Amino acid sequence: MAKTMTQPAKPGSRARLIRPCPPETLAAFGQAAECLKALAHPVRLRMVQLLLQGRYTVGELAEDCAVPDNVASENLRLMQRCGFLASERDGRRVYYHVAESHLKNIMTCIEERFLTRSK
Amino acid sequence: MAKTMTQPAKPGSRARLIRPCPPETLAAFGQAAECLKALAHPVRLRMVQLLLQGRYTVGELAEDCAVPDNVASENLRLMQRCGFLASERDGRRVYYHVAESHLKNIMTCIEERFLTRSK
DNA sequence: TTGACATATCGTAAGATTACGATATACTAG
DNA sequence: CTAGTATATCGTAATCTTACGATATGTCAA
Repeated sequence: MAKTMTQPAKPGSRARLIRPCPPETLAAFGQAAECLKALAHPVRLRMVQLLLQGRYTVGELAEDCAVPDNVASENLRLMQRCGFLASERDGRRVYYHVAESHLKNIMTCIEERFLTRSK
Repeated sequence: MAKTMTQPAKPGSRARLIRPCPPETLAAFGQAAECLKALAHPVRLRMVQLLLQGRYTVGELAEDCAVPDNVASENLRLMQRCGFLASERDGRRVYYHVAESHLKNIMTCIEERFLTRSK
């Protein structure tokens, strides 16, 4: 029933309390949703938590999170694709690090909500 | 290669830089991931943005987001299930509102990152 | 009651996500 | 070069998510 109601409210219709969401806003939220999805995974959250305090190799992160190296690699590249992380090779190893300053704020919000008792 | 390496580092092995992630932390991040997924959707983000400034009915939110009522309803209930929203019926209408104080902080982080120019 | 409105739920099909094993690439030590 | 280490990629199957249309429930007005 909210299909194509964009007229200025006909006499008998319910009062229009809100304007339709501007397309730019929905588009921006589309981007935001992509990035949130990249974060919405227990292993990836843990990786970000570690990487916020320094750089680590794929193998180190894999070991901490108890997942195979290729799974760690896939998750790290996912976060790299959306701009959260960057990597640099050092010999055989590849070090990942945080490449998006806002990650710290977002992670702090998440930790405040989920990593403290009192529900 | 990070399969079951929990021994105290044998002589020839690479230095252990990090301890394995405590299971409680991974569990907490599992919860956090669930909630982030509930947020990781353009329409749901828009709904939260609106609901942070007041209460709205399913139909109003559906119209603003340009989705059918049943889709709006499904998305709202999803966020209700994970504790972000609550609802109250008023006659035929059902009003939703924010039920989790941390939502404001998280949404502010997201808006700062995605709803401002400069990339 | 009947009919209309507002919201919710259900079944389903299309599409996305995930982890896995196998393989490929990159690099280094010997 | 060869073998071994570290990371990345690919194909696949199992699982989840999403939106949709149809139907159900709840409420009010006549």
